[in-house]
Amino acid sequence: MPAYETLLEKLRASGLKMTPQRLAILRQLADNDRHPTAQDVYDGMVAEQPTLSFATVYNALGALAEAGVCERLELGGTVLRFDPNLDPHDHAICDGCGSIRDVHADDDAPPGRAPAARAGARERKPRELTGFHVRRVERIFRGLCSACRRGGAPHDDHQPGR
Amino acid sequence: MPAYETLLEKLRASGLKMTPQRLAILRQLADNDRHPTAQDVYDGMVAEQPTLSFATVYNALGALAEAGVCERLELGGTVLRFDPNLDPHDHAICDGCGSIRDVHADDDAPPGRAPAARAGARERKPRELTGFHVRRVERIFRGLCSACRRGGAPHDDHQPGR
DNA sequence: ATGCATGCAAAGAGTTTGCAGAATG
DNA sequence: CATTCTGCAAACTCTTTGCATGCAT
Repeated sequence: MPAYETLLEKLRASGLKMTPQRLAILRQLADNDRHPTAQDVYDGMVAEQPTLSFATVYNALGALAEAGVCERLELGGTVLRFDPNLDPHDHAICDGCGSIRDVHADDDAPPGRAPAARAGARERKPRELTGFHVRRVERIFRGLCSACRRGGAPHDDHQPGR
Repeated sequence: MPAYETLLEKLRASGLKMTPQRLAILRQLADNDRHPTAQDVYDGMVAEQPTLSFATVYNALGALAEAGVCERLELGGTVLRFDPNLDPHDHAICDGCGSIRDVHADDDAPPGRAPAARAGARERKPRELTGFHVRRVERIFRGLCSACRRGGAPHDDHQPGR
């Protein structure tokens, strides 16, 4: 989970301009494992910057993703989410409350996640992928988090299923 | 890739009502590995049923998915896609042309090795998933299909990237 | 200076809903 | 016959763009 300084470093290296808005976005993203939507980020900033425009946040997040400062996630639904954590990892999404959790396959899992993507970690490539150049592998675990499994009542730790 | 009869059987078993519209939807879905959007299905039907409403198709597809006749896919982008193939399988999506291909992990699984990603077939569970009840695992391979890799020009076999 | 970024507003795209009439089991 | 479904239209949500002004480099 990158700290503010790390993100700032990446922004600097990216060639994008350093504006107060963007720095504030980095602050929102730093150490944030909640996979915020553009709206979430905006909400977190608007108090400090009352003149802030949503479109600015939206566009800036897109630019940051493009520049490799954060990742743009499309985990289903119509909402984009942004993740400062660029390490390859998977996501566990709760059908009950919509919370999203990072899952690091390497943590304890055998082979590898990305057939071609990861350096040495080669997993056999399915025949159907012959000729297909894999750049990235996403994996999504869908199910119920422990809280939703117990009580019927979803907990709202993260972004609820709206 | 289920045939029409198979789908019809499932529809019958589901308790949903059998309407001409729904049967036509099943016909669109049968033996279809193109992961059509609601719009695609509608387009394929409207010639035969000129009075057809898009909302009907949209709602019906949702109902069918709910009933377990087909699967509702959210593979990124804002569009929903529907897949009659309920066998657990992954998807390879081309960044160039947007085509979506089914990938069966078992296809070529190494002889001696434990088949990694079979349906429920478990693979060692990452620590972070402790307490999380996994119901489904989606995997998406993103990259370039052979056609897009060669020519810069995307081929339009499936639904292009618009 | 020069070009990229912001802010505002409005347009797009896709999804979802309400309701009256129609068809199914 | 009671439900459930259809068709039409409109509402919603989230994303994206145009353009004039302002700021970072």
